[in-house]
Amino acid sequence: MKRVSLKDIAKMVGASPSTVSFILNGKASQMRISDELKNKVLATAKKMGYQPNQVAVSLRTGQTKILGLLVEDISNSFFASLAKTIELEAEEFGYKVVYSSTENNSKRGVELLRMLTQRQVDGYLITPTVGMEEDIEMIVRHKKPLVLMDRYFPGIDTAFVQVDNAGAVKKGMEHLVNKGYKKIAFITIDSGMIQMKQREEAYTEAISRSAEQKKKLVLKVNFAGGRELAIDQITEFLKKNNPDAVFFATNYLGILGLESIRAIGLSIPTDLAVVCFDDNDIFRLHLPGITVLQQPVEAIARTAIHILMQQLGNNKIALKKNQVQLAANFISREST
Amino acid sequence: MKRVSLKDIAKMVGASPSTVSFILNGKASQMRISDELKNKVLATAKKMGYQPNQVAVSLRTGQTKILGLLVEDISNSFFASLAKTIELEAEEFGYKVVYSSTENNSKRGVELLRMLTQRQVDGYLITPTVGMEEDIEMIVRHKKPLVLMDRYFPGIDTAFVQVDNAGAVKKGMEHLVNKGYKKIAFITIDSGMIQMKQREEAYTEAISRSAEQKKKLVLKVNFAGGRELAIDQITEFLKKNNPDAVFFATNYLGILGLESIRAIGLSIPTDLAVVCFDDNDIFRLHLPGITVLQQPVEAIARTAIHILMQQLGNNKIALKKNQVQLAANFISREST
DNA sequence: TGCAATCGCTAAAACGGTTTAGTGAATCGA
DNA sequence: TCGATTCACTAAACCGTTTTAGCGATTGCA
Repeated sequence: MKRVSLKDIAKMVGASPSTVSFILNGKASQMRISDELKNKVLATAKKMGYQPNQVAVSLRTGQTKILGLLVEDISNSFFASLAKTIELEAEEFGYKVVYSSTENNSKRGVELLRMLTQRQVDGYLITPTVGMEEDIEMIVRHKKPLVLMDRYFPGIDTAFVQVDNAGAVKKGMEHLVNKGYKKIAFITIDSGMIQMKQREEAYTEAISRSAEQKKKLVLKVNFAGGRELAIDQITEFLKKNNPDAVFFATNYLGILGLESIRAIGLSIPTDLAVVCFDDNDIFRLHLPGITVLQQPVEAIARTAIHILMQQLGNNKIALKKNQVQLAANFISREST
Repeated sequence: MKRVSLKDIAKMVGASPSTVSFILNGKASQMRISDELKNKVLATAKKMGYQPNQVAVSLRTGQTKILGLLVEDISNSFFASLAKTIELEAEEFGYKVVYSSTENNSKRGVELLRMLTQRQVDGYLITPTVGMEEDIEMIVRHKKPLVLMDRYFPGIDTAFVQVDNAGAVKKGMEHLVNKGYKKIAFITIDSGMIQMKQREEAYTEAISRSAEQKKKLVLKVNFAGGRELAIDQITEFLKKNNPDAVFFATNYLGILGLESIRAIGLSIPTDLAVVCFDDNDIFRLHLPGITVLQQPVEAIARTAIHILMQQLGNNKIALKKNQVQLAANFISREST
């Protein structure tokens, strides 16, 4: 069964496609179409189950009403809620969001970015990976609406929204230091992106201020070997260095860390205190609960959308700044 | 800066759009275009950073190379991995997947379905909600490729892939009965969809076979009031009925249940044994680990994509059946 | 040498809408 | 009564591709 087009309706009611288009787009009175014809068209459209071909509309109007969202990993709870909030917010403005995971893979990320471009998305919301610089610059040069999230490129002038990484780590470290921990380790990854650098620098800074702890204790987990090997790296690191507290730089590192700690048989917080970046159901439900620095996910998403909408010209209230850092929430639980 | 179109390239090299199109689509030799012109076009396209307008291509060819995926809730780990696998599999066949969450909301679901139709997706992968019947039938009538997942409509003849719900619950119940539990409760929701009915029926069936337990003990959680109220319902139910084991019908019910159990102060498995449908990081990491019936998520995703590709005519190997049930994995942990 | 076949490429229609500039008929004002 | 408006619509261009049919020039064959 063929889908019914606007022309089919036009033929059916004996009017021209233009007239039908006006009516279906609510411009009937503006174009002073008679109520009689208007109702006839509306009724026929409904009866025939007309659904406009959005592809044709997009081609003609140059607007797809689609936003492209690229996150690191949609199955990670942080990015999942980010995506969810963005989707909901975008809907308010009449935009649909298509999202994909870069898996922090540069090649994949660039490909996805190009695909979004080819699909003519109206705006981009991106958690960039290393290697995307050129394509991001291209988007900027084309003056397409764009907001980076979670991280950004220091060398490229774009809008971005991220958590205040330095402030968050600082808060967490102060908490640990105040609690009297003297050998605090920092477990992170080397993604090459700025947000991880900011977190690590804040740790280094905190250690350098500390009277008790002179030496940094940093593990950069290498994910190349997969989940199990990552856990092994953490296990080995903890066994060898024997810290009294550990700060995980992301939620997935924290989860892997909990597995390591469990495997080693350490008890939290007696043997080892734990703080983690990002909150998560697991940290809340864990026994003991894990102290975290919760990112203001909804606020990040909302801010990003608002900046983007401003660029798209859909926003009444102008935001002052388009490079934003939002404070994290410190949630103290039993792990420290 | 304006984006460069195929026509721009044509003008630049002094050829016709058709010729350029042939070359860019690798039909140069087939259309016996001279290598000289071919290379010139290719070079110019690259130099100008040409990216085909996929919207125009779609309009012309009638193919968007997009699959629409509707899940219940993308931030739920089960659906997240489902989506992820589907995305990866679809990519193999040259399809991009756009996904959205119905939130089990009939109105929202129908709207999303229509949006997918209007966006001209080439195929549908859907976890349907109550109220979608008509729109699903419409898709069937239009002979559009469609595979339902996780559930289906008994009255509508469509392809579907789901876990063997009855078999899974049966296995879980047998495990509990064999372990000697005599007052096994079943906590579920009333979504009106078949997969939940299948699970509940299997529980009822197991109880009716049981020598020890004569009475069903079922709670249907009402989600209307939100998370906290849902937890309260479970708490009240457990306090009042005092079961020695509880079977949660979905992973999110299990998570809420763990919070209830924790709030009441019951200890697992001494006071209460726990089995849950769906696996999850939380159940694995929980102390004690939670016994689960793990859905074969990847297999479900792969099967669904293959059936869909068959409908799209992209598959070499024909599948025999297009209505599939896959067995769940029983994973015994310390909670039972 | 003359006709057909081949070569290398192009014109133009089509996809399904939106939008600008009109068009003929009815109504209006003077 | 006649020119100007208004009314209720419509014709046609256009968005950026793909694809079918075909065109003039060259080559092949007898």
